[in-house]
Amino acid sequence: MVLTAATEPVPAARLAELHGVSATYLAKHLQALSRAELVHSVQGKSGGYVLTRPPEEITALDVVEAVEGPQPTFVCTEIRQRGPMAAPPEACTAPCAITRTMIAADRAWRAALREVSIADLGRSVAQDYESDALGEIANWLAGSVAPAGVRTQSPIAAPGNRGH
Amino acid sequence: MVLTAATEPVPAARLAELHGVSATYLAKHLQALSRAELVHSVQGKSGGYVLTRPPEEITALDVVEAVEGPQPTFVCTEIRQRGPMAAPPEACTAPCAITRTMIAADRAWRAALREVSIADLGRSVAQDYESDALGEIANWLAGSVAPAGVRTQSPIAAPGNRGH
DNA sequence: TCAAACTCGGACATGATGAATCCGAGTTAA
DNA sequence: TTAACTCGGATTCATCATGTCCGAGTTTGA
Ligand code: FES
Ligand code: FES
Repeated sequence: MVLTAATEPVPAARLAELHGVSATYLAKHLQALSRAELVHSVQGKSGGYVLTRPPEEITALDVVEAVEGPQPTFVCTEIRQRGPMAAPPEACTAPCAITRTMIAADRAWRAALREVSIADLGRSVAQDYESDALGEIANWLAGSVAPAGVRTQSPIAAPGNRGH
Repeated sequence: MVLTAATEPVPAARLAELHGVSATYLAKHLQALSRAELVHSVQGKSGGYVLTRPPEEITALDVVEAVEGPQPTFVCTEIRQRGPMAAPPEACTAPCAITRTMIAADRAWRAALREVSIADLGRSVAQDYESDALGEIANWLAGSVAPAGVRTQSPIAAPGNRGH
């Protein structure tokens, strides 16, 4: 979402400083986004990360699947094929009834996440704070000198960070 | 689902033997179902577990919430209140935009699970195998002597069990 | 041309959550 | 009265997510 407001590549360390989280750990997840082709990484002295697509075309589901993995959250262990009343393997080609139910729910979950885009989220936060928060963030990203009216604060993150 | 076919209390050990899983671990989760008031436990020499409600009134969501816990799967760590551009706490009374999106997806997931009942699942498996599987299970529960045509097998579970 | 500095990338410890287990309290049937 | 059998919570162990580190590669500037 922050990359939406940026026009130049943003290094992972800068994003970590902005969020007050561990830089190395944020880098790890940005790598996942890079593998999923959601962001493009440019190396070199003034490199960083850039969105590959316009934010309207990136859904929350894309982000979740990039980080969490595209595989469904429920896995069937086929206990129906075990024990004294075990079903024969040739009758178990299709997924079991419980799995079907869980997969249907999983589909509904993913469909809901697919409906909201990163751009939608940006508009949502702007409405929350009744202020152009993304614009202020863009300013902060350009030069780390804070604009007037915003309190400055040590860039060193507080100890005991709880990452996302 | 097996308890649907039973008319008398079924001990946890018997269910574990039927499924070929660890008896002690299955007992742990049955305790969770008991706490959620989905099953009622009767103690004593011929005790066991019985359903408290007819299977049409027990939804898959009830079971999932009983075992997994009713709290939503996503928790916001409020990173918006951290770093140099931290939002003031008085502006963070409502959940953030990302949390709202995740909660909406969670609701869709739960709604899908709420639509299917234990009775539905039973009918579904009967259709899968084109046979009255629940009736056979009821027979097996009554006396551990297998009916004709079903192969008998050691009640000792195989080592290296993978529980559910 | 060259070197230096800064970037990402994947491989490596650590902690927390869930999986699996155990024994004791309580109840029923004989 | 007793004896056996049931559930219940507390305990231990394995696995995965969290958090961290250093090396390969690229751009910028002299
Ligand atoms: S056999 Fe347990 S979910 Fe399919
Ligand atoms: S601040 Fe990260 S999800 Fe709410």
